[in-house]
Amino acid sequence: MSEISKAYEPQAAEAKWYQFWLDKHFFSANPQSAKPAYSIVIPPPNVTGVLHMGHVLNNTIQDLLARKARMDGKEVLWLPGTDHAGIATQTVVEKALRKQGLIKHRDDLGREKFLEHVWAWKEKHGGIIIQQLQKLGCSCDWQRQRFTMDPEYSRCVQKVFVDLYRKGLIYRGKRMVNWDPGARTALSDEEVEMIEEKGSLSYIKYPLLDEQGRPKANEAVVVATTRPETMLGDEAVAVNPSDPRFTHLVGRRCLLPLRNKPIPIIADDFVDPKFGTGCVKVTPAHDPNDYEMGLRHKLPVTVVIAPDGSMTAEAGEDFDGLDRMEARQAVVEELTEQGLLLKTEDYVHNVGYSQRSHVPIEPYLSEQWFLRYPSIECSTKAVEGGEITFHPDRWTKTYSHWMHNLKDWCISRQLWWGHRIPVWYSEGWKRLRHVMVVAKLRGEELAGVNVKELRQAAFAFARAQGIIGQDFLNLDTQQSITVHKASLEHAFSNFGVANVKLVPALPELLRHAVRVSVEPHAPASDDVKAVETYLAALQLGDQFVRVKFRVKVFAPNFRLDDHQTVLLWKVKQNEPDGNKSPEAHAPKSETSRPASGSRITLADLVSNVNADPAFTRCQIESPGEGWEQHPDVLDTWFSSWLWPFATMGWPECIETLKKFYPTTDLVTGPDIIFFWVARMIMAGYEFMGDLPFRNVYFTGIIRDKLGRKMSKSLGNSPDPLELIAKYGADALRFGTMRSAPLGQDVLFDEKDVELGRNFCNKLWNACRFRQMQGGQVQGEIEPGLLTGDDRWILLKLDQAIREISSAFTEYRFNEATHTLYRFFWSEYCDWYVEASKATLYAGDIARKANTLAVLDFVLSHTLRLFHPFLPFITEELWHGMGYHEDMPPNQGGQTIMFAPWPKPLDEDFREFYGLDDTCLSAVDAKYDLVTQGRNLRREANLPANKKVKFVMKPAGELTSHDQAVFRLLLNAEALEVNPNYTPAKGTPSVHSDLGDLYLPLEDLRDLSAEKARLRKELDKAEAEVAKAEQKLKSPQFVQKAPAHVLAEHQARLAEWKAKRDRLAASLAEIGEV
RNA sequence: GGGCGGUUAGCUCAGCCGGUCAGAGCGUCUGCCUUACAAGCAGAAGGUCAUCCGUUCGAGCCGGAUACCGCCCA
Repeated sequence: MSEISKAYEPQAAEAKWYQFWLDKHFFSANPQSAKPAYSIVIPPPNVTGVLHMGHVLNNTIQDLLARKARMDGKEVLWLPGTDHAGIATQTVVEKALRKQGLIKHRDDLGREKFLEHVWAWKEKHGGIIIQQLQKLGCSCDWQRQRFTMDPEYSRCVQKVFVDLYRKGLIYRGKRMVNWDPGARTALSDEEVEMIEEKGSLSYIKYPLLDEQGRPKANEAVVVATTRPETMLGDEAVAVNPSDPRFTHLVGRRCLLPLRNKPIPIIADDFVDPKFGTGCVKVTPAHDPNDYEMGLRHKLPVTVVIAPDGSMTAEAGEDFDGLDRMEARQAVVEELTEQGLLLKTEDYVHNVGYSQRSHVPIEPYLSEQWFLRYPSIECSTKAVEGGEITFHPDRWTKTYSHWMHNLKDWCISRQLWWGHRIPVWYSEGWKRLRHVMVVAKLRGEELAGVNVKELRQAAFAFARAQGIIGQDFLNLDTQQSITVHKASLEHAFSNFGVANVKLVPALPELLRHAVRVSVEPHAPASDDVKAVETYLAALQLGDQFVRVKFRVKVFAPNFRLDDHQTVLLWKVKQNEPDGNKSPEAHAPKSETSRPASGSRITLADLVSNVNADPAFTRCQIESPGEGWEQHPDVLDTWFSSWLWPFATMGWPECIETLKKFYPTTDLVTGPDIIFFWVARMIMAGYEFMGDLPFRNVYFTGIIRDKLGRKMSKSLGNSPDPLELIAKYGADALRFGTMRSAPLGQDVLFDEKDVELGRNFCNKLWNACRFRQMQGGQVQGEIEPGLLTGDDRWILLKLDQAIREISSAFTEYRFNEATHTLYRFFWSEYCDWYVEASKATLYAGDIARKANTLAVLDFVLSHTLRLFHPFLPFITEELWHGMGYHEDMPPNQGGQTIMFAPWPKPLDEDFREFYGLDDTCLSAVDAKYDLVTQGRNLRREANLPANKKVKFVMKPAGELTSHDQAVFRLLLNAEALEVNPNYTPAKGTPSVHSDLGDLYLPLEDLRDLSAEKARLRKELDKAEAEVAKAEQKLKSPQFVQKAPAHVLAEHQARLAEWKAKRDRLAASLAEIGEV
């Protein structure tokens, strides 16, 4: 240490050493290294987030693991990054823009402009959390930092989507989903939080109708509901079929109040007769169970609540536009007014809330994308069979339970910020929704008796009409399409009679056909630039036909109709195509479609757009001009579930993956077992064919000292950066780890950090003390010159190394901190350093040098044991003390980061230095006597700074070193050693194996203090004797207890008896009985 | 309703394989600026280990039940 300041100043040291580590690339992982690999991927924090206490806990643990692994000689990769947090980020940016007055809603900007703002926001604020992690000392390989929206990462996400789509695991469907009216997007089941709420149950009367549909006087069914506003969308009242109270009502109708709509009374097993009145209202559009019932009973679906949570026009004039909560109030009022509200009861029930925008979820029927989970079986087994270990183990149950009850994952989100679903629709798809002109078959009749003749007639007709080789301006594209002879022949040969019908209408079809897709041409011919697909509708009598054309576009501007394909989609699905007489295609009188008018929505003609490659493609790149990507984005977790390998260069670059995948440890919170951990395991198996990590450490939740979750609104969430500025990062790390037992919630208190700071200061000063003694650094330890205290501390060090190392293997970091605290403070500083002063302050140069060597030995090991917890101060002291000097450059010479992790003292070492357990007991007895002696001073009311004289009556021989230690530790003016000492009556004394210690006092007139002390000690001893005797008296105990336990108790009894007798004697001497 | 945690000193929590196992830190009280550290040193007080039953020679520890608190799932 160049300057010895009295207190450790963390700020400068932390900045200095972090920069040093960065400059030297100490955090970089080398895939070519021959060392065994250790890897860990960071749970990516939200890119717009700022560091909170949860991050501190989580990342400190990761850093501990990474730094420990480096000291163990591993090649370490700690891979950092951030995720884009779709909803959260979009909301934050939208809010900010609104606040700046730039927009009212993101629609004001449009998708592209809005995303530009999000990216700008990300560039400006996205680095903050990374810088904050650096302040904490995290040893991540920053050059490998990843972001889920990086181009390479996005490609992985899209590739995975496409792969799963092609495996048939991803599908699109209309479902009841959890709709977040705040963020206006669907959410997965996992993102809904059930919150118990006090609500009310409204009992509403629905008047019964008679056969003629007239309300019957005084007859009504009563339904109970917690959501009265949804009654506006009711389509039925349901009862349980086995409920005798209502069987007579089934099949009748009642009148839906406020809407004056007759609705049926149906019977369904789902209805719980015990709920409410046993009659329930059925709102298919706004309740998942009602929706299912609606399907079973073919009920209509009336949407009365819009995606933004307001009431729709369908809810009726009185309620249109009201917020759903206002509508609830209004409905209740209106019903009350009409006398249809029977009563309301208080009712406690669970309401689903969005974890994102914290508003109540609205069940909403919409089209979403779903994933059937892959690799379920091996993922379940991996955890249940122990290939992947959870710490604490109990979370495996939670995992198992979820894995055995999987529901398809809703992966689409109606947001802009995120990975857009790699599904493309031809622009024509948009037009499909619009009305298009339908070509009508004109009156021309083609004559023929068989297929062959008809074809010839058709071809002749086409030629005669000048259709072949002629240009037709397409009204959709404003480009001309030329009908080629060869293509027409081709069409006829392929589709026979069907096309015959088309020929008269062909010019009109070409003009009205809508271009639905353009794709780049496969490289068969350089001349062809693209292939376009067109769609047209044709009316044949009252039958509608879908016609599909393919048009090849030649370079440069030469467009020819090349290949005409005709497919017939008919109202009657079972109608066969081709090879039949024209009569077979004659219009049928009966159709299920609107059959009039020259306009029709083309969407009506396409049965399943999603399955038709003319309209839909699932691929990473755009299929070309005229294709538009699906507007939805993917759930953020759909990108983070690939994190362990997508961050390592998958699928192209496998060098890093080869070395570091599967990763070793994952550190995360149990609240995202479903969101993230389980899904990563499935993705690992599905795409890498291997598990993503071997161990998962689940942290607890950081709470405030009252046990409340930390939140901004409570203001109970301390800013870690302020804590670091005030106390230092080491202090924050140590304090946090010390109060965080494995898997338990942490009740955080700033006092913990203060404790960490104090501890660092202690470490600092202990080193400072050593340095002030001067002498050679890390000299040889000479066994012959070792004192008992030296041996004692070496054995304590050995014990600490063992305890801390095993705590690490069991992920019990708080135990490690407790051991460090105990060893360093209570054993090393309080006893050893104090005792060592006896040697250091004495004149013997050789002995002093030897003690310094022991101090250095212990300190250099201690610094290494501390390094994972306290990276900065240990590096500062490692260099300051000069302990790096004789280390190999890559093993501690440059940095303590790579110094070898201390190993327990081996047999040779113990033997050489004469370390065995007898050293411990002798010194323990010495320190015990010191404590007792100090107690004597205290009982005698002697101020601590007063020098007094003690007399020692040793049981055996007492070395001069020990005498010196006693003098020092007792703060004694003098220590008289006298085997024949006869104390004056009432002289306070204490006893240990080493002998008796007396505190002769000049003034012995008041013996009451000493009497009280002895009395108390005696009581204690008597109680202990009684306890031991009780046990030993029991014949069962003597018979059944193992021998060593029996011996232990006997020894204990003897010990306490001796003590009791001694105390009784002392007391008797003073004159007490 | 099902599952998982928890209940130990005033506070926050350790306590592993049942036998010195009644422990730590903070807080409190007392005395000390003793030449590494007042961010410190020395000493002390504080608990029927939620309740009940059981297993055992022996139970914070194992089993069962109850109460209360918290979380997750339906």
